[in-house]
Amino acid sequence: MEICSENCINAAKVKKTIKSFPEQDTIVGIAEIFKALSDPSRLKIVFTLLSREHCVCDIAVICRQSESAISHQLRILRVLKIVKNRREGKVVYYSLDDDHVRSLIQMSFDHLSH
Amino acid sequence: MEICSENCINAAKVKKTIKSFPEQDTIVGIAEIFKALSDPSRLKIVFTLLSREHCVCDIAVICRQSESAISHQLRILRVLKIVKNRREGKVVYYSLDDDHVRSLIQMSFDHLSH
DNA sequence: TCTTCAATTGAACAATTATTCATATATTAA
DNA sequence: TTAATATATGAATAATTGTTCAATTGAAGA
Repeated sequence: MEICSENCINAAKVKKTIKSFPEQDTIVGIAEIFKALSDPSRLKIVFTLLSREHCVCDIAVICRQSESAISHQLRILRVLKIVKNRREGKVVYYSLDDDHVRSLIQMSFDHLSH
Repeated sequence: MEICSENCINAAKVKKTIKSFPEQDTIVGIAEIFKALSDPSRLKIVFTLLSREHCVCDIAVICRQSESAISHQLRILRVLKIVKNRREGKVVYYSLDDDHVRSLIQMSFDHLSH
């Protein structure tokens, strides 16, 4: 890839933008959060936990998916600290880990209706 | 997939949650927005446009990708109304379509550092 | 200890998706 | 018109990812 011709590039603007660029790690980190919420079945799980905690079994019923599939997805959400869990005997209850996710979803609602 | 045993399911909670569930279309729509922002190379484009508009050519230089790849990604972002464009002669300038995306990114920053 | 049940995990397959390369538009200037 | 330049697009390939199935773990009760 070569630098494009002089009259195309606005060198000053490009320089400014590059300067204000975040670390690659930051970009990848943020992308991961969005990726976690980008799959409808995973987002459905998040919606399920939006108002109250639920056990894996209940989430499977609500989302109409196998417990295995749900468990796989929950792990992804757990690693990204989007959900947390607590054990009560044989049952594991999942809930949202913090309020940022709620805000993210609210913002997306707003964007959708724009 | 079958309903799980009685002592597992908390029927009342499940019913409540299902009742407050959004349309499938809404979930898919929101997932699409997150998916658009879930690819690092696409997110990099969004970061590029966070502070000012740029032409395709400049975006390619900033993001270190071919103009073709950038163009493909911009189309995805354009369809989802995350970016908009204006033509000035042979050059097409892209910018963010609205402020929700800025908020989304801010929220993700906050989540990352939690 | 043995059984049962909820949840987890690993491997494999199927489907989705980003990038590349070649070609096509669209606009300007000659 | 023709040439030159900035974008856009289509098809194909390579890589990523969600789901399924089978096997395993962990906790409670008999």
